[in-house]
This record gives sequence, C-alpha cells and structure tokens, in this order.
Amino acid sequence: MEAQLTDARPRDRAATRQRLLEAARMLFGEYGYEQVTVRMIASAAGANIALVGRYFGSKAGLFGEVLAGEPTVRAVVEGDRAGLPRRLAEYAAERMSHDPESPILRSLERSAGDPEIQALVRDRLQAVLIEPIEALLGGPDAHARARMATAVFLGIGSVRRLVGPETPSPADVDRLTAVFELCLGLEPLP
Amino acid sequence: MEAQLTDARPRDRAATRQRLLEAARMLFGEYGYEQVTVRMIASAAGANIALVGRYFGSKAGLFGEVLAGEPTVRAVVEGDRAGLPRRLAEYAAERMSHDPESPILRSLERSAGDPEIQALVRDRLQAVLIEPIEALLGGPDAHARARMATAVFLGIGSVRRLVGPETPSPADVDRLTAVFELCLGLEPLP
DNA sequence: GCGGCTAGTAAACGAGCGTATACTCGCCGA
DNA sequence: TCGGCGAGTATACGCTCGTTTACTAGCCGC
Repeated sequence: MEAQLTDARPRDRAATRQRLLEAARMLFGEYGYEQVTVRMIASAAGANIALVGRYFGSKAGLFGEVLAGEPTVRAVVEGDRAGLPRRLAEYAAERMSHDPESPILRSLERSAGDPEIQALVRDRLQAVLIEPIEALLGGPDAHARARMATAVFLGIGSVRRLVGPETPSPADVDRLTAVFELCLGLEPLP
Repeated sequence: MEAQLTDARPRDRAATRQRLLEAARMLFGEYGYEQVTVRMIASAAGANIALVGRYFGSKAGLFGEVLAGEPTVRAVVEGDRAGLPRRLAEYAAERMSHDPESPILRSLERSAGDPEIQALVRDRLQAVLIEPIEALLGGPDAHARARMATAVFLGIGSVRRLVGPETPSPADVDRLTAVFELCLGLEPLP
C-alpha cells in the first residue's frame, strides 16, 4: 500500500505558496509586520526560508499579497445608507472586545514603521473603508465625514490594543451608533 | 582670552544626560520607538553611544524617562466638565492637520511592537487621558465613556498618520464637539 | 603636585534580521 | 532508461541593532 492517501502532494509549488500566504496572514495579523520574521512565517508554514524570497520576492511583497487577498470589511460598508451607522457600530463594538480577524485591520493597528508598508496599508485603508463610505454618503463634505467615521473606527481598535479589550454594553453600542450617525451626518433611524 | 565663554562646561554629567533626554524626546516623537536607534539619539545629542546605557540603563529605560517627563495633555483634560468636549474637539482638530508635539501621543500612534514599550505607553495613556476624563465625568459608566472619547481622539491621529493630514473646517470642529458630547454623555452647551 | 574618582570614548560583541547562493533530489517526458 | 527541470534545502552573507568592555583624560581634594 502506497503512502500519500491525502491529495496533498509533496513538492507542490502552489500548495506551498498557499501555506506561506496563510501563515503570513495569521502572523502579520497577530503581531504586526515588523514583529514577524520570515523565519517565523516559513516555520509556521513548514516551508523553507528561501521560498519566501522565491515566491513573493521579499517580505514586503508577501505582506502586500496578504493585504490584497483579503475579503475586507466590505459587508459592513456595502448596504443601505441609513443602516450604515448601525453596521459600523456593531462591527466596531465587536472590535472593542476581540482582535479583528482581518489582517488589514490588524495591520492598521500594529504596523507603523516601515514607509513601504505604511503605503500599502494606507492604500488599502482608503480603498476598503474611506472611499466606499464616501461614495455611499455623497454630498460636499463626504470625504471629511468618511474620514471622521474611519477615525472612530480605528481609534476603537487602538484603545483595545493599548489598554485591553472590554465588552461593550448594549448602551455602548447605541451610543456608538449615534456617534457614527453624527460623524456621517445621517439622521437617526426611527 | 580664554575660550569657554558660555556656561556649558565639558564633562558635565547632568547636562549631557539632559541633552540625551531631549534628543530622545524629539526623535521618539518624530519617528516612534522602534524606528529610532540609540546611535541616532547619541549623535543628535552630540554624545557617545555608551552613555545611553550608562545613564538610562537601556533604550527602553530612556524611552520610559522621556514619557515620564512629559507635561502631557493635562491642559485639555483639566478644566470644567461642560467645556471638555469642546476642548477635546479643538485639540483633536489640531491633530487632524499637524503631528502632535507630545512624544506621548506620537508614541501612541507609532510605537506598536515591543511589549515592554507598549506597557509603558499604555500606563501613560491611562494616566493622562482615560483616568482624568473618567474622574471628571463621574457616574456609573464613566469608564466606558472615557474610553470611547479616547478612542475618537486616538483614531483621529491614526487617520492623519496613515492617510495624511487634512485641515478641518469649522463645521468639522463643531461636528467633532458633538461627537465628544455624545461619547461623554454630556449635554450640548447652549 | 599628585592620586583617584569619574565623565567620556572607541571599539567590538553577539544576536537577529532580510536576502542570496549553491546545492540536492525526485519526478516526468522522451 | 536517462537527462534535465524545478521544488525544496542548507547555509552563509552583509548589515544593523542594543549593549558592553576596556580604555583615556580631566578635575578636585589633599
């Protein structure tokens, strides 16, 4: 009887690449760009260090690909305009008590230093949060309002990360909803 | 005529220490903890690298002393309760367009990685922002409200840092004031 | 005048990083 | 059967970091 009952072939470029990508996604999200070494990634993926360079060019290239491959927070931002504050508030409330699942958001919180990485993160933040909100809002100062809502959103993550998670009460979520309504210049729902 | 007209004596332990401290304050504020090397600090202070270790124990020790020596944002947090949202909003608006002068706030934005540094920054954030606001507010959920206001405050800095500065309009400041009133659970001023 | 305390210096250490190189080995088509 | 292509490997390179060590030299009390 031959071994290799599973379909996981050895020497499978695509599969190894994928394992590296997923290990990187997990580690970058957990610890931030600069705290994660390529050795950690390779080790977590059960692959060789040199393969990071071979498959992604560099550590930054790998990070970029992780960011690009994210499904993002689109579910929150897409949807009807009136419900946006509530959806933002509920998502933000989730982030008061738990680390985000999305490497983008985690990276936004944790990856500060490297200018190249900052540029990647910035572009992504614009693309997945600020611009969609701005488009949904419309109006003359939509950009400023989208920016402010994004600020609240990010700040909640910063506070959790810095001073620890805390479970929000229902009243907190309501207050947060009102805050987002105010930021976005939308009327409260009846 | 002898040289040394100034009162800056050479071989002055206290003065050298002070120069190192001020160079560190400036650099940490500008670039964040991990981006600044002890060589940069020593060079900016015109001192030898080894003196950082001698006078402050370590880079982290120096950072801790920089944080501890900060005058902080006390002016905003101290004062009457009713005016707090406005003061917060004005200070936050300032931070929309300019980098903060305070190394604490800058470090809050930029120093993410090292756990020891994170602990220092967290303690400082609690001491200078969350706890004073909480004390000023009073009431049952004062902590949650102080946390939320702090989140908005920090988030604004994050957005400026990530996507660039933007000068707020007077309407933005008004909206921000309302946001802080909401966060803090205070009534709007007449 | 001189010995010792001490501020300041130069240089190196060891570790960790991202990256690059030279290699091994197994599979597959001819 | 065999040659080569390519996935995967082991290792080292060059660099920068924080830290430490051994040393130099100036001031002060005696």
